[in-house]
Amino acid sequence: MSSAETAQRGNLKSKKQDLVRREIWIAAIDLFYLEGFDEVTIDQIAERAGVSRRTFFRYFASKDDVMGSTMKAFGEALQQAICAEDPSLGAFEVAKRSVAHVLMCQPSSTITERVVQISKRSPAALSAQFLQLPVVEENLARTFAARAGRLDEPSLDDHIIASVTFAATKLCVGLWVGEPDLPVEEIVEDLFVRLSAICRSSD
Amino acid sequence: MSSAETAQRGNLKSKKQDLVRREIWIAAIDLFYLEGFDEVTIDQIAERAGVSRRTFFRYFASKDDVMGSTMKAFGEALQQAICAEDPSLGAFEVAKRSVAHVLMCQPSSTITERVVQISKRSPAALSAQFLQLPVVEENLARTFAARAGRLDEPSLDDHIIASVTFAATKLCVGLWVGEPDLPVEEIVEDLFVRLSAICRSSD
DNA sequence: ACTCATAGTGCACATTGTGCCATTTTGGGC
DNA sequence: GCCCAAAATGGCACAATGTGCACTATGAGT
Repeated sequence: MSSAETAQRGNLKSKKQDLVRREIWIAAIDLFYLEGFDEVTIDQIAERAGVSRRTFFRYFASKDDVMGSTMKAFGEALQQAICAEDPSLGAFEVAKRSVAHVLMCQPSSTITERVVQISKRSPAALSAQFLQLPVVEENLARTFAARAGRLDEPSLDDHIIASVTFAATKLCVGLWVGEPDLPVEEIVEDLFVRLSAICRSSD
Repeated sequence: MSSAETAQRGNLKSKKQDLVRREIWIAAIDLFYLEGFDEVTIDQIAERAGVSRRTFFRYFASKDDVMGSTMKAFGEALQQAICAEDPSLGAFEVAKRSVAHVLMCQPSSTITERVVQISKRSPAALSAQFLQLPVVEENLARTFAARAGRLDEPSLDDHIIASVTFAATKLCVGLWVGEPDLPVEEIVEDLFVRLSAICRSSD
């Protein structure tokens, strides 16, 4: 978010901004879930959120951006999780633990499931999430680089593990929603074992 | 009218359609390259291609779709390459060979480089490519599944290797453009070795 | 020459995204 | 409480996007 500018200003105003932003976001997700992503217009979202159309555009660049914000949030949560892991661990292990951690600590699994449902029903909604992919992956690469002490530019290996982490997250979310009963750790563990096995089969 | 004639006529028509489609596509890439993705309007593309605005929308759903079509083409080329590989090889090896093959057999590396340049200068252009990611990855997964005789639904392993293949392609294209002098095979080989090493480090 | 299917065009219209300015709200100092 | 500067919001206008519909042009088969 715009934490760089708002933090200095004292976080009273920024908290209120976050409130409005969340209000709009909730209104949008509700409408997408009820009516379908493609059918909902921005005017409807603004009306339900109790703001003007113009104000909507102050918080989100577009309807796609609303969907993308959940992806960005996921990316940021992953970054935090990666930083919190034991620095002595290997990158692959860190990726696995971070993905599991983020999936388990979802603040509201109801919302997450709704987002997945919306994406399942509308290809446009699914694609909108991936508009954020370049920036999310770049941030992940930088996080892995920083963890290894490379503060300047991510190395190739950092980019690779970032791509892998993102792809794994994507697959795990899909599996998790498909089988909500299975424990998350098991899903993640299984996926990383399979991934490791596949990439080992070159010899 | 026999079915053979119908097929032939359909083929002729579709070839003419491909011609118009390509005309529009070339015009768009040229303009994006010269003026920048965000500055170009659809009217300008249509005018340069010698068709009406309405006709543009017959061939492409949006400006984003024009960028996405190169991604789709890449995906289709990958599918062909995967099918052409020796069926006795492991999936990971097939992925490596297919990526190398597709990168080497680019019909026009000039165009590819232009597309990359456009994407580098405009985040919107880069993101637009990834709008196609869900369908491309799904197709890759189906291709890997078919290769292994699973004609119905791709298995989890198929989805994993599809994700890996796509991510690897993405990274290799970036590397290739960054270092145009290095032989493609070397870039691909290096990347897959690194990937394999990273995924091995869990033990 | 007639006919029919189909690509292409023009037009109208709803929606999107944005710059600009008026109005309202907010937070802080007196 | 009162006032003021700054910020948030709202309203408006306008260019651009995306789509349905009706019309024209082409051209292949009869």
